[in-house]
Amino acid sequence: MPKEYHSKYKSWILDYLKTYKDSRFCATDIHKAMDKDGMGANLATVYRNLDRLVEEKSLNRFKISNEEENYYQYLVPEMGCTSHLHLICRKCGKVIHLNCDFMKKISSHIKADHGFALDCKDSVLVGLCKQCKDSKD
Amino acid sequence: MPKEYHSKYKSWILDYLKTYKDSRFCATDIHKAMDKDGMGANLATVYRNLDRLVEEKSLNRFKISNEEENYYQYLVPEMGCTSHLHLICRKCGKVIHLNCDFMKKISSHIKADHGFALDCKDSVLVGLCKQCKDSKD
DNA sequence: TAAAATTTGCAAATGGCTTGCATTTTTTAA
DNA sequence: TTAAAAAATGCAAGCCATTTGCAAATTTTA
Repeated sequence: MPKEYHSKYKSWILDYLKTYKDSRFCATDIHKAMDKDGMGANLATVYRNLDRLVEEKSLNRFKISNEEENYYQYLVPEMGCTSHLHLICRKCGKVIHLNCDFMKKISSHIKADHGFALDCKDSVLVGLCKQCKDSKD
Repeated sequence: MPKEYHSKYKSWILDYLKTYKDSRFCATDIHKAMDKDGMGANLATVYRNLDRLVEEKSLNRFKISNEEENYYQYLVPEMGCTSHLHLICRKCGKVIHLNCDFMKKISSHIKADHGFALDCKDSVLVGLCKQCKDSKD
């Protein structure tokens, strides 16, 4: 007997992004994947559930320069995704969690030497992963 | 006798962003500033000239997570703005050029340890500058 | 200096996302 | 249980930043 209404769509979306935690998705990606899985929902419903999941801090929403849509990414609880940066492959959408020692020093460096409080959640590093870089086209 | 048509609007915009090279602007900001300066232009014209300046690599265009519009920033030729990251204050729009030794190591670290080719131009670090962080509201 | 090329303004279109509202589904609580 | 209250959904319309088609104006070319 849950206290809150747990929309089947919301759970489906969360499970899906959790399964593919090393990728980013836009609303349309998710909408299509739901359809394929027999979970057809209205696009407005997809947006509303994404909003809820972001509000609940289960997902992160971010924009990539020179692309239109919002992207969504599962925030892995045990990884502390809000305190490290992420690197996104522009082509395939692969997500790298930059939680190595070197990258973790960035926040304190930026604080100490540049006087800024870095917001890792909203910061996006973009690039090309090796595969995409090497592939033709 | 210039080879190309050099729109007065284009030059105005470039000069303006050059003057404020440590800030970012959206199309509407620029449109309003032109009006104030007696350079009234149609908003479509502003967009078209911004496109040209980005194409010519005089300006960088980027998006900030959880904001709608594109932002534009002057690419300082002598600073090599395409090979260092920038840090943007979410509140006041201040731009910090992260061309210190520490931050310059990031590209090679990301290449060596994570197998990615980082695209500094499209990567955006977001935060709060000291002033904005300390200010009420 | 006339023809060709480019830019501009205007209005309409586009695309991602949001919202209002009536309906359906779920939860609450008697 | 079951009826009222709360939350979620679908649909269509709306919103907002940006783009586009087109005719008129400006600039360049030759």
